[in-house]
Amino acid sequence: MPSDRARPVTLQAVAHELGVSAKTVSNAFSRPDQLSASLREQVLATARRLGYPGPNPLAAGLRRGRVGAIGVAYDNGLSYAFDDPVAVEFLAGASAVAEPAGAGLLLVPGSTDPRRRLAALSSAVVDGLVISSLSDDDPLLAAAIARGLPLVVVDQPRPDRLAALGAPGTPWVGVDDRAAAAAVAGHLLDLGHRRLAVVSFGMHHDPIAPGLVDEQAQAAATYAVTRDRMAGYRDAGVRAGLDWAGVPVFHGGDSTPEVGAAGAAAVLATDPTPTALLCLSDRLAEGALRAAADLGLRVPEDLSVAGFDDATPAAGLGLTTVRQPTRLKGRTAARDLLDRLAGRPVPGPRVLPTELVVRTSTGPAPVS
Amino acid sequence: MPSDRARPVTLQAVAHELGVSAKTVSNAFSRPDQLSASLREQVLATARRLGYPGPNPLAAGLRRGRVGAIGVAYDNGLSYAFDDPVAVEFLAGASAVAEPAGAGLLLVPGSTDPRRRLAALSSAVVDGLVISSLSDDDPLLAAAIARGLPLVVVDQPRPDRLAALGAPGTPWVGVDDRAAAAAVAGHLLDLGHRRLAVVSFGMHHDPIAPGLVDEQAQAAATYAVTRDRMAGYRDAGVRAGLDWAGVPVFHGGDSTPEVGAAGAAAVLATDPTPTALLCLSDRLAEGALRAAADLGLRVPEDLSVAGFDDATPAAGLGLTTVRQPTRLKGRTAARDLLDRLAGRPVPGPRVLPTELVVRTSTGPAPVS
DNA sequence: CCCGTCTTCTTCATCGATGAAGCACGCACG
DNA sequence: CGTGCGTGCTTCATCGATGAAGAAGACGGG
Repeated sequence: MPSDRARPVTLQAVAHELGVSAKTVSNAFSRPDQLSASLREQVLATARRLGYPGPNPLAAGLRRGRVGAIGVAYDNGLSYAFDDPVAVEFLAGASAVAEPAGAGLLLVPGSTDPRRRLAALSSAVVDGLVISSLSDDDPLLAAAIARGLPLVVVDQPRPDRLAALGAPGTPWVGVDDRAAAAAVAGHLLDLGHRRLAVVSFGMHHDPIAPGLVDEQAQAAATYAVTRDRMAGYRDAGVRAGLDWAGVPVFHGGDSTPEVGAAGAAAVLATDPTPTALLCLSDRLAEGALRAAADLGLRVPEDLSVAGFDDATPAAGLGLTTVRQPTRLKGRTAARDLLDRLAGRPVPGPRVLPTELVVRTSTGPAPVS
Repeated sequence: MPSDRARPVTLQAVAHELGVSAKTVSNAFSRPDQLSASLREQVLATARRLGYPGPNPLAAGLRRGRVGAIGVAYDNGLSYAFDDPVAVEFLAGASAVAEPAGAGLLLVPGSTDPRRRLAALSSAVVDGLVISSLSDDDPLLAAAIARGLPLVVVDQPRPDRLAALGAPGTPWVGVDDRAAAAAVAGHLLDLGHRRLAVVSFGMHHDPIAPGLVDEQAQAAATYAVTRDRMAGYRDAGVRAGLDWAGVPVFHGGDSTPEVGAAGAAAVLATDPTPTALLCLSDRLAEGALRAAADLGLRVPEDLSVAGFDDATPAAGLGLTTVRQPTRLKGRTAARDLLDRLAGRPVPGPRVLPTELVVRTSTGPAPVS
């Protein structure tokens, strides 16, 4: 039984054994056209015999300056990503492009310790980075820029913020969250709702206590997505003559049904009782629907609920929402990154289309 | 505007600029305790000034023999993985363990070209590998073993097969598929069903034409999971006195609702018409339910349908199934791999528990 | 018969860092 | 005052490969 810590067989060892140069062995594996077929066979046979596993990818990567992997870093780490259908969908899109190109996807670990979080990004062995959903003040972005690797930013921070950070022209992929949010809100207003409420996920990377937040706090969110969706709701509300200061806005932590349920309960406890809930994501809306059911409210007769994303459970729940092309977002981000890696030019910011999807969770405002 | 192809600033450059040794600069970043705080500050300041991004992870990895990432390779590649709730759940479990340990997850790309598929595995820059769901004859396993890295195998091939391939003692994580399958089949038999049918996903890595397969072909599946679940159903059937040769067994390609619907349609067209469908996965069962609805069959009055996995949509569909602890599987695989990397001993094969979950998609056999 | 061009293999330098060991100095202690 | 030891920094070798350039023989053309 071979030792677990056996010294690995190197390319040199194979070369020496066969009496050829190291470069020839290297070529046998990486550039078959550079040597005769017969010698190549001999080399491979010797390699097999010695148990040489082929060129060490790490060493080859160092020399070549390429490792064949792109890194994906998220605001809140992997574990969360796999529980969020939107994140999974994004990764599905990215992998659909990376895979045929032979590129691996390295999921960069997050951490509650800011230092380890940055260290993980700095030490990721990748050819390029996709950075997604960071708050405006997240130092992770600076760390990503510092790597000097090709970089694509998704959703947030916005391009203007990237320019301010000294990285203008960084490829960016996202949607017009503000307009999209205004569209859902407009839909509810068109249905006659005048007592709106909002259920939001986090506003800052470093969480603040969940609860109701005033207009000023809404505009101060350092997550641009949060900020812009709020602003979009407000745009539509103000356009319809609403006093936005009177609209209860709850913000919680993550984008989960639990937070959504808590948020819905909180805003439904305000007076006058809202007739329509604007949720910043479908998962929040999922929780809101649950809370409504718990309160004995009929949807949409007593309460309308709208989401955002059009993610996996939305259709099943009959949820009115705004579709954003999440998978396409992943594909586009990966494609742009691979293009940059290949030296191909990439266009400026990519704003992908959104679309209002009306289902059964919204209806005319109750006459009350 | 700096050139895109600027020669990167190296540790040497910083050292030279400040008139200290390269090792000192290295220490400033990686071993702060090895130099005075003041010098460290100077080094970091100089590094910042020169735009040095910190030690190149690739080079550091080569020297240290560690890169802080574990590879995950799948039978059918990434793109598929993200569309399969079971695979996502597995990854969620793995990342939940890897992340706190500061380890990244490298998703190894698949390919339809067998050569590129092997090359991708051979060139993955990782410290260890998790290999999941390979067929018994898949050369990917040999490639993984050849890497000489710590390795954990999930589900299939089975430990006995690993031993036969010269890698006995390889950590393995999975469930007793045969017993689990026998449990669901037993449940249906207990309900009085005597005309069973099976809807299966692929039997071999290189797909063969979908359709009905006889007993011999069932036992010859090179996917051990497929083979064992079939065998489990058969065990229960034979135990109840069924003539298994008369049971229609459909096998298709992937584990998708589409295949499930096609399979259900195929077996329901046989005579005598089955009263219960055993599906090898919940996704197949999802399709089977759809097909039943299309045929105007009531579930479970006219037709009982059972799945396998207890994955995401199962509860929502009221699907009777066998729960396997997929997330735990991911956690266990990652934990075992990290343990091996840390030099800690790992126990032998891990057989995780399964549990029959009876919901509303199964009921007593129709009297007819 | 000579020269240019291929093919096939070799030599040399290099990718960018870090472990191990070494050296010089300062300080405490007997 | 000599010895012993910890601190702080340096030197040296090395991790395992590949690009660029070069040399030796084969081969074909004029």
